[in-house]
This record gives sequence, structure tokens and C-alpha cells, in this order.
Amino acid sequence: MGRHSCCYKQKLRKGLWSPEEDEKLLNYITKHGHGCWSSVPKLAGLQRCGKSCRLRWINYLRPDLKRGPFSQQEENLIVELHAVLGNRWSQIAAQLPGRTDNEIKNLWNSCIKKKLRQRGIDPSTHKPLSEVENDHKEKLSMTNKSNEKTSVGSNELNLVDAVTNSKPLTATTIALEGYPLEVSSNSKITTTTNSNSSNLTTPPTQEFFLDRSVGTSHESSTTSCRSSDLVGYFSFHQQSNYGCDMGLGINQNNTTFSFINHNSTSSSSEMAPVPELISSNMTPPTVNNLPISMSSSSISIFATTPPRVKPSISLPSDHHQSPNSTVSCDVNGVHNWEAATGTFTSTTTNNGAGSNSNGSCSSSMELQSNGSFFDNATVFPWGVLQPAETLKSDNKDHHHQVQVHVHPLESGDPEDIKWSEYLHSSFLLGANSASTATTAQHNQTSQPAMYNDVKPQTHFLSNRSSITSSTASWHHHQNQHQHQHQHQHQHQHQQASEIYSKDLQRLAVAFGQAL
DNA sequence: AAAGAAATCAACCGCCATTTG
DNA sequence: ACAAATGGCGGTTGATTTCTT
Repeated sequence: MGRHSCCYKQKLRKGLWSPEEDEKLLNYITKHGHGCWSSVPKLAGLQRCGKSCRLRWINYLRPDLKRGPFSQQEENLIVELHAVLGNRWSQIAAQLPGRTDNEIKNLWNSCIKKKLRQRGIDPSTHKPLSEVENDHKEKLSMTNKSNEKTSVGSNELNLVDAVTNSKPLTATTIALEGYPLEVSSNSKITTTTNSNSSNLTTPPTQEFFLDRSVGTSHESSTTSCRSSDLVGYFSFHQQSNYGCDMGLGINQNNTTFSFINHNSTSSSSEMAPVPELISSNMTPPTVNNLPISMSSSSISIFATTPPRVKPSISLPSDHHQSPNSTVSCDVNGVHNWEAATGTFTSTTTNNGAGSNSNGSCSSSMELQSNGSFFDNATVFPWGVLQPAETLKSDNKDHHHQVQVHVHPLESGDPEDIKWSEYLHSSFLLGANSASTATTAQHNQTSQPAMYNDVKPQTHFLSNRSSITSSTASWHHHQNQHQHQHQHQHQHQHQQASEIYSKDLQRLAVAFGQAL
């Protein structure tokens, strides 16, 4: 297996891409598609290797990129997906349309990891740090014992291996794989790693199916979603035991995750180390024949077995709470970025979140919470909801408001906006959203509508214009563009929120108190 | 205001799996 | 069947930006 040929070639440029190079690549791929990446640089007139071109396209030039800070919901989704998938960034990114694996990876390494640690959660295992330490001690002791005892029960090995081999043995996986799980009153979770291996049932082989194919066709049925209830986390909750009405199996964005029990009798040795996330049209989803419905933000398992839950990790919001860099083209009834090209002309100059374009992750509020993360801001699927609460974090010249949901329809927080965007596009702009979905199909077929807020062509086009006009500091120019877009997005979100909150209210009426 | 620290992010590196000849 | 070419992925690096003192 040879190394990539381009690695040996001489005279190839490396490092940051210039606007001219961007333009060349963009023009070429726009006209011809990328085809064979290795031939792209030659045909496009670039002194780059194909890999570099591919990377540049995927991570930056692609028209469907959603730029700007990650929303709280996205962050939480990443955490949850990471709990299931581990460092499979590309798979995680696949669930966050408009986001790249690189972007998510960076966010994880620079920000989320830290947050989780500050909350006492081990980012690699998603377990409480104290528990990880205990596991580590147990492992050490078991290692010592293994010198004495050569054979150990396979189930015990599974558990230990999962912990020690960086398998993302999370509360999720613990619960799903049948390990006893306890939820204490302060909502920390502990596993009952009873030394009696009989308590550790052999987990079945599970595959983590993702059905996204219905993204555009069933939108009108995805009514759920009290955004407050779903503030960006998966919740494995047992309806009967916890009486939590969140989610209730309503699939709000048409993304259906299912744990399919392929072979309930499979031995532990056959168990996939990590449930594999694949795309599937299979329905209905089941876990051990139990119906599951899982939205992007919640999973409902209607089980009759004792509750096995995982903590919902709702990261405290900071800058990411700023309105997502959503293209609110549909505000104008224009639902694709090509058509919306002309809509981004104003340059807002407020001192809002856009001034913090780099997405700094520090926030005095969250950093000083000293474990209050679970106390203050978190939503738990098993119903430890607290009344709506707004945490404010003074961050220089602007405030981030962390809405701890409950009554989303009455608020204008960004989550509401996102949901209302989704609902709006689903219910009120069905045709347009379909066209948007078609546009998005370029890279990912059938995106959930809520993720159709892709990077606008305007970004590109404005960048392209900047390419031709830029002279000295193109990086600075790009930053300015990003700021400008954030301002624009903010402004449009304000408009959108007004419109959509009305729509949501109508929906709430239409669906009774379901929302 | 300046210097250092920390955070962010784009891009590279090297490995692996698949495809192609 | 084999080796090279290619695409893709995750880990890592280093430049830049932002924050803190």
C-alpha cells in the first residue's frame, strides 16, 4: 500500500489556501464536480495535491457548510453521538449536516472535552470521573488478580475491556447492553458493577441504525418537539416509570435511530465493540422487540424492564448559544441558497455575539458552576426538570442567555428559533424545503429539514467577490465576512423567530398540548 | 500597552480500506 | 493475485487569534 503519490511530488504548495486557489478550486468543482481528486489540482490549475484539494473543499468550500458557532443542541448531539460512536468523527459529522468532521473534532478537543471534565465526566468514557477512577483501580486489581487467576468470565472482561480499551462505555451503552444502572438523586449515574458476573447479561449484537431517508417525506408528521424538552440531547427514558412526556416517540426531525437486535444469542465475542451507525430504511426500530423512537434530541425506549437511563448531558451554553448561523432564506420564502443570494446585503454592526467569531469556549458562568451544571441547567429525561431558568453570562459586551427550556413557544431563544425553523419549513414551506433537501442531496441525501440551514451560496459568492477584490490580508477579510454573516444571521433569526414563534403557537394549538 | 497563556482552527501526516489496472 | 492508486479517516501540529495578567 503505497503512500499517496502526491506526497512525493515536488513543487506542490502547502499551508493555507489563498483566495485565488480557493477560487480556482471552487470554479472547477462547481463546473465539473470533483471527480477524481487526484486529477482535480491539475485540471483546476492548482499546485496542490488532490488530497489537499479534497480537504479544502470538504472543510471549507463546500456550499452546504453551516458556518458559525455550534448551537447548544449541536453540542449536545455531539456529546451523545460521541458516547455511542467514540472518536468516529466522520460518523458524528454525518449526523450534523453542514458540519465537518474536522470542525467537530476540533470542537471536541478544544471545548467539549474540557467542559465534560469540568462537570466531572470523563470525556472518553462518558462516565463520572470518580467512577472511571474506580474502574481504573478495579482494573488494576483485576490485572493483579489475573496473574493469579488465568480465566475470567467473559462478561467481566467485556466490561473491563470496554473501560480500558477506550470503548465508549457510556451510561447509554451500559444501559443498552444490560448492565445494571442506577440513577442517584443528584442525577449522577453509577453502574452496578457487581462482581457477580451473572448480573452482567451478555449484550446482544447491536447496530445503531439511522434512518434518514424519510427526511423530507414525513416532515409533517414530526410534530414533537417542545424544543424545551429536547434541548439537544438524547434521552433514554422510560416513559412509564418516569412519566416524562418529553419526546414520547415523536420524531421531530425524521432522524430515527434504532438499535436493532440482530442476534440476541450472539456471544460476547461476536459483539461489535461499538454499535455501528449505519443508514437504513428499516422500520420499525426495536430494541429487543421494544419499540424505540428517537429524535435527534431524544430517544424514547418504551420498555418494561427496569429503567436503564443515561444522563443527559446538556452542556452549558455560552457563545454557542448565539443564534446559529442559519441561513434564514426561508424568511423570504426563498429556501435555497442560490435563490437567496441577493438577500444578504446588509451589514449589521451590533455588538452581539458576532463579535466573538472565534467561538471561544470559556464562559464565566459555566466555569464557575463547580458542579452546578447538573443542578442548574440540565434537563433530565427522567423528569428532574426544573422550571425554566435563564442563566445569564456576561460576556463582554453581550449577554448569552441560556434558556433552560420548558416553555419554548413563549420564548425566543435560539433553540426555539431552530425548531421553529424546522417546523416552519416542514409545515409551511414544504415545497421549498423539498427543494432545499434536493440541494442538500449533493452531499447527503435526505437531510432532516431542520438541518437544511446550510451555508448559503452567498457565503461563497461573497467570498468569491472578496477573492477578486481582496489584496492584502485575506484572512482578515474572511474573518470580516464571517462576522458579517453572523450579524446577518442574527438579524434574520430575529425576524425568523417572530414569524416562527407564531407558527409554533399555531402548531401548539393544532396539536393540543402535545408540544 | 505588552507579554505570555490559552484557545481556536486550518491543514498536514500517516495509516487503512477499497478500487483499479 | 498482486501492487499501485486512491479516497477517507483520525491524530496531530503549528499559525493565528483571543484572553489574561
